[in-house]
Amino acid sequence: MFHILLALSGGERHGYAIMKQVEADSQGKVSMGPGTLYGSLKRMLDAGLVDESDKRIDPEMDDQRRIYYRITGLGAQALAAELERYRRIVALAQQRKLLPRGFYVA
Amino acid sequence: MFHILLALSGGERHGYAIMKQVEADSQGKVSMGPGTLYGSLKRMLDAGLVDESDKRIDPEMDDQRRIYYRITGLGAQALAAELERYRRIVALAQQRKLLPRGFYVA
DNA sequence: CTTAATATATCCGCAGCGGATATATTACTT
DNA sequence: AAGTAATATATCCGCTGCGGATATATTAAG
Repeated sequence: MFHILLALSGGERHGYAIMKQVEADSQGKVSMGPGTLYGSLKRMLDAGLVDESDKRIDPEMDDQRRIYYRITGLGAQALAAELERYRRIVALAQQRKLLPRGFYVA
Repeated sequence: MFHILLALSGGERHGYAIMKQVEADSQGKVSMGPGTLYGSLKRMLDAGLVDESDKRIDPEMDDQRRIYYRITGLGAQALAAELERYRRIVALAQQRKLLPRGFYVA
């Protein structure tokens, strides 16, 4: 669910594109099969984390079977909360020297 | 499992102490009940991620029922891999402006 | 023209989580 | 001294969500 939300944070995407995005986001480490994807999407639709989008990008060229999904406000909130949880864990791990600290100078 | 590994990364701990550590590490957001804890520990022992420790810290004062758990090399590897996965996700989220970028100057 | 990639969908096993419950000990309070 | 709360380990079991298998059709490529 988290990976789907992350994939959708960059804009609307249809199922197959979400799969590819998840794989790209994780450097191929997370490969999401159709079972996980469409099962999760169904649950997420019910939970109001994502919406089906009406608009079809380029209806001529587009595969008509495509169903585009969009992250909702609630979905964005859930994603932000989860990302913050991740951030805290990374910060904690850096404090404990379990992860090297990144350098960034503005 | 991840939270247990993280809790044990600071040194050996008995079950109840792990629960408390997990709660502390997550600012009370993750509360791990005995079902999750001891069930996970059993699986992790089987998987070789943790070991039971023989030594009892302060045998006089100590509750004799206490069983101390220690992270193994394999467990440390799994934790490191998972933390690295987290770090990458946080970095990605920062690139996409989903998370504010932290400042750190050496 | 045929093969691979794209695209959506369902089914079902099952691992792992999580609340409930049990039980005993230790520490604290009055 | 008694009683209450916190400490400590353990098992049971329901159920959610993941994940491989399978199915099917379309589009792109060579």
